[in-house]
Amino acid sequence: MVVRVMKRGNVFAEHIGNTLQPFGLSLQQFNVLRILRGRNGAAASLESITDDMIHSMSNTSRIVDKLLEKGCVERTVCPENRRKVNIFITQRGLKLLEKIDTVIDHTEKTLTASLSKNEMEQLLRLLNKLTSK
Amino acid sequence: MVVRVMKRGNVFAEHIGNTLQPFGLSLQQFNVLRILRGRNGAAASLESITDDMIHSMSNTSRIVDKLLEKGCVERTVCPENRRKVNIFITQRGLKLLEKIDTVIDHTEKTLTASLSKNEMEQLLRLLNKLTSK
DNA sequence: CTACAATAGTTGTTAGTACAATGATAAATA
DNA sequence: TATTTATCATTGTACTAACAACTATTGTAG
Repeated sequence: MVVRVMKRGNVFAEHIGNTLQPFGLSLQQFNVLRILRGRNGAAASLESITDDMIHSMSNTSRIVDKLLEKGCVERTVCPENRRKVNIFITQRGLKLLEKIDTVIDHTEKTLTASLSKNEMEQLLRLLNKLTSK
Repeated sequence: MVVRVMKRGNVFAEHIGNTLQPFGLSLQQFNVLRILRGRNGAAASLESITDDMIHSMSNTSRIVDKLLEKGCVERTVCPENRRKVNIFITQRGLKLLEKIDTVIDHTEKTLTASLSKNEMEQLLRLLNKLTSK
């Protein structure tokens, strides 16, 4: 079963990745952007972003680098604790996400079309029941 | 939901990867070995292996390279069609898999311990219902 | 038979990921 | 206050993966 979940996850990742490609974002860059949007303007440290991801902090750092280059995020040193950095999503980042939202929605619907609403809920419930990280 | 499956798959992959580390196999190398074992001695071309995997053929080729170095597989040119290669698992590869089997079983049980047998079946059924590749 | 296309694998390149080492600041302790 | 320890982040390195270009062999059409 473990193998099945991994395979399915990979297949999904591939499709989502393909959907993102025209927008110049990798799956993980997209994840970070969505996490930042979810903060609604609140400052996000690298650590807090990493908590929501599969990745180690070192790589999150580099993913943020890429998003910086693209002007999708800003990064400033946190004044209260100069070890931390505050990361925000920019207007440009928000705009990009908006554009992506609709196509991603479409991709996700396609990927899950074979399940009824009830089955989707079942599946979610079972996945959530698996012991987390 | 798509995101949940991907995340869960990644968490699983991480755990399985950690389990394999002491044996010097990456997750994908392990996958290839298991596929080869599943052939029960029948010749496997690169293409046929790739079909069972998430990967492109180019990377499968390199994974086989690694397994060759470790003496876990053999690779010969197919005499009927010299474009193809025949890949077999060696005794050494089979022995290694045997050793790994028990610990992997244990890891998988741990990862799925929070689900009842019935729930496991449910989950599998739902995953399989999702449109394949 | 020759030329062109299709098939099966490999290699090159670049981007992404894991893991360890390092740097910089802050907190704790002697 | 000086020293050690802990925290937050970045950088180095080696490995893995994605995508395109290339080689070799086979199939097919003129």
